[in-house]
Amino acid sequence: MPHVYIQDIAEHVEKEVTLKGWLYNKTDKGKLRFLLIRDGTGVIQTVVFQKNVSPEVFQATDTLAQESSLVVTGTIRKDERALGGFEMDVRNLEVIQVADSYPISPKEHGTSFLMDNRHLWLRSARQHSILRIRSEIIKACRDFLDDRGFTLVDTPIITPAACEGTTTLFGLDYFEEKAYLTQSGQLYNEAACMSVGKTYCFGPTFRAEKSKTRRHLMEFWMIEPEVAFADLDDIMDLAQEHLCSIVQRVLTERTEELKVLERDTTLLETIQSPFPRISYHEAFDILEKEGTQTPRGSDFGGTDETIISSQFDRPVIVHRFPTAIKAFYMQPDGENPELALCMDILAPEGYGEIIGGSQRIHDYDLLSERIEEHHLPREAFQWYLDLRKYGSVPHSGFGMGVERVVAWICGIDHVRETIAFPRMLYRMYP
RNA sequence: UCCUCAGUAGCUCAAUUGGCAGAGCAUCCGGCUGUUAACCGGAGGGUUGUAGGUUCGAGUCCUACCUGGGGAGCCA
Repeated sequence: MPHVYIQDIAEHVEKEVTLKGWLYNKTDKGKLRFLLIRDGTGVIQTVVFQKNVSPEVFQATDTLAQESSLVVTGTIRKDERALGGFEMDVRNLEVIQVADSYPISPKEHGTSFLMDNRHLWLRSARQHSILRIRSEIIKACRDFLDDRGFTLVDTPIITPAACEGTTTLFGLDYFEEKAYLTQSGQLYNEAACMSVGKTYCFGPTFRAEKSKTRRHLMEFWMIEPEVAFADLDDIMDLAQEHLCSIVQRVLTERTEELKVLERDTTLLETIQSPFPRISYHEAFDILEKEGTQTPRGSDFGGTDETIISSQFDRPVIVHRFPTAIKAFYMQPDGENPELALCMDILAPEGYGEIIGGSQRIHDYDLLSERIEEHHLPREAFQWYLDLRKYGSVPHSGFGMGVERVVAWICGIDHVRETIAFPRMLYRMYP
């Protein structure tokens, strides 16, 4: 019999086929047994009638526990009573392995228990849907950039110095030399874009901050495009189109998964260009009206981000933050050097910052000055300064946190569910 | 790191003023030809996070520690 996947089952009505998968749930009605089987592409109800199968096959269904692996052969037919509208009449069944008593039952569980069993939790419908949407989002990112002539250039994971200075890094011993896990590929992207014009990197990044919130992971993935000759306006446009294309892709390609997650897709359908663009000071006008505790001049807190984003039905771009609170490499605004040519994009529904970007300093002397001011080790940044000596051009880029985008699009409240095996403060098992 | 809440069966949770350790699910046994987290009957399953203290008596009160959840700061 041909092995088919459940997602294609509609093409096999009234035909006999073979399915390979795992037992998702079982209902026993005496001489009639319902086996819910999943195979990674979907779930289907199969029925085993005692009179239709051999005594051995019927007896085998006795022993089947949740998550047992099996191969079933039978005829597919339409049946309104079955979940999904199709059902298999089982003729033969081969048990590959009878599962031990499965810890994750269809009933409720606590977060701690589920995280301890993350390797098994991945099989549940919600987690399965999130994994599939994450994969689609990453594919959408790569397609978007590849289609626009970007070249993927992988940046190093092990780095000799901090990219942005003071944030806490994971250190490691590199043959008796001090090294760190990267916190961004950006500086290397700047070198790459002077070769290929438009580049991006996609990889894991690491922050050793002892952060413990729904928006934080110690290890997370970032997409970082960098474009030579681009200014702040250019990358705001790019980031906006990028986000729109991701949302569109998930809406069209992952409809079923969004349904499993019970995501309100009307909130995603409004994600269209143009996004509102407000300056840092305009954002603070809103915050002060809403009575924020945060003083103007400092960075937003988590609740501030929620207040700002809740004013809009689509992502909001906040640009031109004070230079004093931003990274050393950001280009000051020609009209007011107190402000940096940078932007953050805040996702709606309180999901907070999903993108941060800026125009980079391309003047050698200014960059050199900034490195001094920030007390950064000059030797480590010599190669980075070199980029400003050999055909320096204005250039800009941004970084997008994949997990936060997945959380937003899926409508889930904690980034720990957006990656298969999250690394969190006090938790790195399994 | 700080604030806050919690830890009782494999899981989710009860246990009155300090007075016999309980239920549902899961597991095992039995029943049922249309179940959707099926249902009905039965069985097994406990160092109440750890260590100390108060008390005739502690799951319950006190102290310390451990583990985890939620939040803050910081960040994408």
